[in-house]
Amino acid sequence: MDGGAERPAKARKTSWKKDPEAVRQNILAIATEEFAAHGLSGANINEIARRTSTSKRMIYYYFGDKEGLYCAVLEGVYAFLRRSEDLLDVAGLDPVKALRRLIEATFDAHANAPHFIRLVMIENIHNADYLRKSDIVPNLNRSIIDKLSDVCRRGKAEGLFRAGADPLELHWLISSFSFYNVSNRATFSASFGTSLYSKAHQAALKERLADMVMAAVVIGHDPKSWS
Amino acid sequence: MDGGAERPAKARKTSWKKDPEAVRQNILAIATEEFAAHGLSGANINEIARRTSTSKRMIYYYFGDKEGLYCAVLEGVYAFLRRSEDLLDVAGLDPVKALRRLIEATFDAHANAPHFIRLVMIENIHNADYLRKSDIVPNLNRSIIDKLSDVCRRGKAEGLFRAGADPLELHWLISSFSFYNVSNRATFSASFGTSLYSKAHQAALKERLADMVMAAVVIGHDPKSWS
DNA sequence: TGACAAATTAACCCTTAAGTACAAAAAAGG
DNA sequence: CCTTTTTTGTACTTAAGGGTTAATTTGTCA
Repeated sequence: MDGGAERPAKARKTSWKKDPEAVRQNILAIATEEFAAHGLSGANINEIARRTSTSKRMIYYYFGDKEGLYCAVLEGVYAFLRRSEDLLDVAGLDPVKALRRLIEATFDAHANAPHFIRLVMIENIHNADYLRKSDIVPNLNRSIIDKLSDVCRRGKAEGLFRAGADPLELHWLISSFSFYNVSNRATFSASFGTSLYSKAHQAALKERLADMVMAAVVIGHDPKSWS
Repeated sequence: MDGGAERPAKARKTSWKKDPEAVRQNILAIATEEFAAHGLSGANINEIARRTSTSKRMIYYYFGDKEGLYCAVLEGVYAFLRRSEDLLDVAGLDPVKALRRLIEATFDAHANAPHFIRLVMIENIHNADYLRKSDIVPNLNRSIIDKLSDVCRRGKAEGLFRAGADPLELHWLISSFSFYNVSNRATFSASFGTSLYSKAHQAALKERLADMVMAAVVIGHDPKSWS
């Protein structure tokens, strides 16, 4: 094309190390950012490749195609959140303190995992099609439910919790505001201003939400933060 | 290209009516479905055109480009939700009943506006860029806040509500679970099953959530649904 | 009644971006 | 050394899809 005759072998990178795992991780890290930022169809493989320290060719070598890469990213962020949940130990606390701790930890975990939040949003746009395909997912959310179940059981046994407190429902509830707090920040701020998202207000909000759940679950709980 | 010689004028639709408003509405309705289903980058103009009773060219004629169409869709669904909020009148109810009514109506409104939910999710993925560009948005969420403010004011004046109850925070809270209930249904179901989404369970959930908010706001409220 | 703007039709163009082909060479391990 | 795996590099193909050009009809108003 350029010249006609066979051109001499181009100068190649003459030295490098074999490190498949590092290359994979590098691709995954960049891809996580790009998919979280732009969604599945919005993300661009060429752009992801450009930002990695490797090439587009390697992305296909390791992940097959765009969807394969997306699935790997999705599993990665779920695993990340799970690890942060596993670190939490409330078995030694009395039920009331344990519940509060679980609520606040969940709130914080969501606030500190914006990539997770965005990818779950994106996955919901796709009706969880890729999540359902994944074989590792069902077990990923096990631990938080187990912890809540244990706390509820103990709380009821000691006559501290209301009979209506259900672990799955509680998890749904705690997730709802923890998730929404991050997921809808942009539109909420656009409509109502950013006052709720100052550091101070977020801390106060967390207290109030915890108090509210406690008041619903714990018999005779006094929600100081609402007075 | 095909043949070489100038081909005779193709047969055109020889008769049609001028009806700009109907064409616009037809495009908007289909585009709302497509954007809600696939997102901004995921939606396909050709597919939208195919499903309308008009042509792709008309989409560009009326909306300029893909983003223009998306913005029109976004404003449409916000306006739709606003209308449903405006229909709600709680001025005649006592503060306690009024608050409960507002909570349940918001929960129902979200459950019945899946397109709105999905488009807000999509807009959050885009950091509310298009919402912020819109000039009609700031006023769109006014009415629900006004209603909550009025109820809070009356509740406190009558000594029924706690001093800490804040209208904006309450709106955030009520929105959070009402929104999450729809937005994250797919991933939540994939992880934990669909039990929370049966008709019966949804009704019970609504009661419990309302009770929980009431217990946080109304002094001495007894949350029967948690017992 | 004929000019003229608005509305509509039909066919097309061109960029973007996913994915492939091809070719080769260094690394690592036995 | 010989083989397999990993990496490099570039050019290419191809389909999808956003956007355009241009002609034609409708309706309105001098």
